[in-house]
Amino acid sequence: MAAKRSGAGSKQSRRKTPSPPAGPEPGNEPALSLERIVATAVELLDTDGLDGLKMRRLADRLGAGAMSLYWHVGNKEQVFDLALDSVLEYRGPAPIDTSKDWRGDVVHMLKDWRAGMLRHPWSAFLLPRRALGPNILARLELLSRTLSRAGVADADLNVAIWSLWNYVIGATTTRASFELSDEDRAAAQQRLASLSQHYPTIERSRLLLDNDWDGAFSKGLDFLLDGLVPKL
Amino acid sequence: MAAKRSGAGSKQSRRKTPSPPAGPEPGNEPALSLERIVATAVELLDTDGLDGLKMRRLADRLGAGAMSLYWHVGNKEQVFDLALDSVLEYRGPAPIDTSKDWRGDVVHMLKDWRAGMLRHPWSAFLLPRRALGPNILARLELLSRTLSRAGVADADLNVAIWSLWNYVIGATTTRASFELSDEDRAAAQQRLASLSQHYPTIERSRLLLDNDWDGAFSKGLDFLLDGLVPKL
DNA sequence: TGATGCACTCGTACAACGTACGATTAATTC
DNA sequence: GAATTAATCGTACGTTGTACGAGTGCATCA
Repeated sequence: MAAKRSGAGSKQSRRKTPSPPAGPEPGNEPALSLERIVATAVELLDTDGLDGLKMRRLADRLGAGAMSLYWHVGNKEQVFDLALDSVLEYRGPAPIDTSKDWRGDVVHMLKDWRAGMLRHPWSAFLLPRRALGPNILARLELLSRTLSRAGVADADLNVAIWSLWNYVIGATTTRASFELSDEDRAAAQQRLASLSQHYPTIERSRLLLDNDWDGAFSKGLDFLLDGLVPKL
Repeated sequence: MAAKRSGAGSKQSRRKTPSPPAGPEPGNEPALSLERIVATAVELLDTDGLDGLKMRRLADRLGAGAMSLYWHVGNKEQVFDLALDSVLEYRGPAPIDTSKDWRGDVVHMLKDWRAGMLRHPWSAFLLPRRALGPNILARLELLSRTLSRAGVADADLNVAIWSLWNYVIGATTTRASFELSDEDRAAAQQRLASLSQHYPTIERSRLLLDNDWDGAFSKGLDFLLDGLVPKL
């Protein structure tokens, strides 16, 4: 019974030459690998959504048989985990760790986080329900360090971090769920308009129809930071 | 071709007597109805989670054939929508609409909202990705009215509402996803502890191990409200 | 040289799922 | 009684994740 290799390493093969083994397709497909699987899964998720990712379809796109994937990953859940983490990498402007503008740094990282997830809307729904991967932990670590440097008391640090986390998660999933194809958009607006009508205050403020999402995110974030760090 | 009745009404049958039609079970099961279906679906979701709800199992619990459900609901998605909305009803302390303590009212409603969702953790994951139902809209309307009465400027109202929404959604889904059976808890703690170790600031603040969720929710909410309504 | 084992691929098969279809039965209305 | 309607449900189909085990080519060692 093959022990698979779903253990930990997830490294490439130890073959001398990673040259294509000249399969049925004469030198066409570039050989299966964890990296290719994850990258293709992300593509598929982007185009077809969370429900659009099927193991067979993923394998097709890779020019492989469905069961070949299972040599590289343990199961479908793991594909989700890997795809999610791959989308959350942060290449921030953090070479200088002694930046003066801590607030700017925080806002930059959080906006980048949100933007990345909105580029891959499925990730917004995935993040809150899967275990934390390395890339998101790295972001939390950065956030921790920055806030700590900014003078947030240790006793308030966790509350501050979770508050910002909550805000970003909530804002992103909500935005992502309002995202629709252009055809559906009209119908959805229609539905919301007719719903609003039974809720006068909502209707007056056009809560459900306003779509300056980016502006609302920024302003709310400012309010939250005001509350979290009132000293400055 | 039966037109079904998935149209709108979702009312009970127009039969004279809703007496059990004396099916195979001699007067045992109390007859199918939308209400029973939704209530049983909630039970099933509570015990078996989002993935545990299957049409066949739901029908079994109701003492009915699987396909009988489809007379009352259009499809499984609709079952989710109905179960979700049924869990979000708010019976607030709002007979007096001229309460002096607007901040207390807001906090009460939001805490009740969160508590309700945590009693049914699946609802936390469902809410952000389904269309808004009547009960959640009613909560938003109440929130709107209260904040407006509290003196939040119309221009800031939507930002304030969405900020609170984001905060509650984020806090609740996060908390719900950390919820685990007691057996898994030890393993998860272990995993988090060993993960933390590569992230020094996170480790120092015990971000992932601290579990005073309720306290963190309250404090963060206070900070947010401080930011949103600095006047008072 | 041949034999052995490892890294990897994939065809087949199965159980579980949502639900289309149409037969069936019981109540209501003419 | 005949026709209509409301409701139930057995059967069947297509789709999914994945268990199982056979197959293939390479590297190593005898």
